[in-house]
Amino acid sequence: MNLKQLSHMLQLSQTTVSRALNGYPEVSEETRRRVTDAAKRHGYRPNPSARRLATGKAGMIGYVLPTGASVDIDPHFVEFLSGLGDYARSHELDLVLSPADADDEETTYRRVAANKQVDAVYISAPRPADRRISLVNQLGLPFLVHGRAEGLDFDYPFLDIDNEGAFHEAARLLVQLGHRRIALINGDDGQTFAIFRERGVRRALASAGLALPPERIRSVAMTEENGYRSARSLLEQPEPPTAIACSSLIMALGVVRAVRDLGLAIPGDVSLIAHDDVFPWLRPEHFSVPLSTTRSSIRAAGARIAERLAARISGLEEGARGEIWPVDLVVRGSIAGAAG
Amino acid sequence: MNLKQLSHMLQLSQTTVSRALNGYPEVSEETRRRVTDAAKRHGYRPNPSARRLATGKAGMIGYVLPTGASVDIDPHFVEFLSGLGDYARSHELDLVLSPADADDEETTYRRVAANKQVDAVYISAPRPADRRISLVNQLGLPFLVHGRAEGLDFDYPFLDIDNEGAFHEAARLLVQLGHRRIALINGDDGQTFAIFRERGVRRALASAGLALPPERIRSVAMTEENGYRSARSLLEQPEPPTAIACSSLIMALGVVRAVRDLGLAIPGDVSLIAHDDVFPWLRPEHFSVPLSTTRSSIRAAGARIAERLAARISGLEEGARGEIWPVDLVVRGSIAGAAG
DNA sequence: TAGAGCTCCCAAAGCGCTTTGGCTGACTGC
DNA sequence: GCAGTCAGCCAAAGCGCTTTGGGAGCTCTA
Repeated sequence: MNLKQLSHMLQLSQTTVSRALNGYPEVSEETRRRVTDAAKRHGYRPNPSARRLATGKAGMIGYVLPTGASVDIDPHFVEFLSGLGDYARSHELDLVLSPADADDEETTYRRVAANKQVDAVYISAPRPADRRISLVNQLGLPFLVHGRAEGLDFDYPFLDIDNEGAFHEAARLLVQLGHRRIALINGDDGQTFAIFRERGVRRALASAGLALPPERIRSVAMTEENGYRSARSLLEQPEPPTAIACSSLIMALGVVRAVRDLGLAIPGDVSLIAHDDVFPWLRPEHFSVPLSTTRSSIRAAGARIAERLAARISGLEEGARGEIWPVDLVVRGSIAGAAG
Repeated sequence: MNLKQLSHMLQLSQTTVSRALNGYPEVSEETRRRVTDAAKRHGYRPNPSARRLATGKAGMIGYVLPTGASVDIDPHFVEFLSGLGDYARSHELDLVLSPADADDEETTYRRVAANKQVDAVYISAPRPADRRISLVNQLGLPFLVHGRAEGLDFDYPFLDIDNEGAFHEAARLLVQLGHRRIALINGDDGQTFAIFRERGVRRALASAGLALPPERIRSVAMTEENGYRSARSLLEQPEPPTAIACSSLIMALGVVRAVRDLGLAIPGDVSLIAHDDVFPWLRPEHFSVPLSTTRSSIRAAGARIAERLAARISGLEEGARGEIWPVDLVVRGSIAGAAG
């Protein structure tokens, strides 16, 4: 059933039927009712390809997915996607993943923009002066950034959590508990979230007159193994930290293993706090010693991003609004006062 | 730059230019060269929306993503996606994720098929007589199943790993090591992979005259917590198992925690073997006791599925070919001979 | 040397929508 | 009673491709 058939059956022009269905005012209410009734009864659905060709609107949102043999997609992605999908579903928005060579995402962004395959894209894991943001901005492709860049000479819409505040609070708590040597096992410091977190810890330490020397920072890809290695190398120093802040739960698994391997105890010898993006399959309260965390649901962020993207597509949201979510500090058994 | 402009500039008809570009034989080699040269020089790329409207081909593959507030996307998905994306990239195939109400995926499949938004879909995590497979088959939407169904009255193309064989081998090894009470912590038994795995274990035990009673089986969603709970309940039985086969690495984390909490040791008191889909961020060799596994890269499966999907789209693959991959058995320190 | 059979190319008709630019008839105000 | 409005509808022109149905010119055969 296409528009032609439907309009013929209703003895109306395609114009009128199209307008009736799309809520244009140039059609009487009675006609509109007749049309919508018939459309529903016959299960008419406009062909999206045709509509897209005519309007240039795709009804899809896009994401450029960096891939490559040695590129690992962040496991957080799946949770983010849950939220995004949950919202998108209610709006019949599909998500297009355009795989890109991780070393040349630009080509893919250009293709996506040129093809007008999607109405908007989101960008995740931004770096300080992220080229992708400048690019999509310049290409005129509507977008939203999950996270923040820094040092760009224009404003842009984003959604981020308060990484600096979260790690500031976490570190402040550790300081209050008497810790003087606090270490940070961070994610890849090319990304702004890691920069903000480090900044937060540093600021908290500074206001207690403490430093965060390079030998107490690790910036690594967030795997269990890297958590283990980082923790070992930290704890085997002559003056090991008495507390560790860690950027992910998965790394925290490795930290716990390292602490145990070294014959140390949490929180007796080492206090541990980690950032929790809230995975259903790995919960901080179920660590052998329940883990204190800074918590922010990445799934909720996904849903919100879908919502704002939908709003931007339909013109309800404009401009460069930045949205920063506070982060919960959840104290559990893995932190204690510093020994001695 | 569109076809009209390009053909005008070349003093050729749109027909000829289109045919030259698409490799049709009705055009002389010299003309073809002129055309392709000009196209490249001016960066001409056919508008996919127009092409789609004209041909009905989308150049995209689809996946219906079940979502909902209480629905968790499997973290394996991200690894699968890495492989899929890596291959798809080389063919400029995009992936469309269509979010669906987890309780009513059918509507979404119908929409996807009716809209012809994608040329083919893949279906994952199939159940025995999976309705989705019958549905897409009946809708005439090309598809490929990742996994297998059972008891369907038609053949269909799929890619699966040898779950039964893998768990048969694992259990057989445990039996050879002298274990008599072997337990299985499985995934959700509504899914065929879990059914096959149970069958494999059962068969191995049977040929040694051993049974796999219900009280030594757990079928649960594959989270760390469920691994913990299952292991505890198994090990606190009057006659606890001396060996456990486990369906995922994430659950194995929980098993390890439970064993430790109970003051037991691996492999001294309990041997443990788990299935490993090969995550970059959680490796069996880095468990506190290196974990024996049945191993099969889900990323490789993703790439292969993309490849076959591409082949089906372009007509290179037809029919209902099923492909079953063998699984590696990797022995590490977590298994030992049965005590006593 | 006429007809058949190629090779190359073209004009035009789709694909199924949206949107532009009317057109008609009824209703208003003066 | 007449110009001016306005609500409500329509025909047709896109959107940018692919594909159908030729058709001109050339070579080959009998």
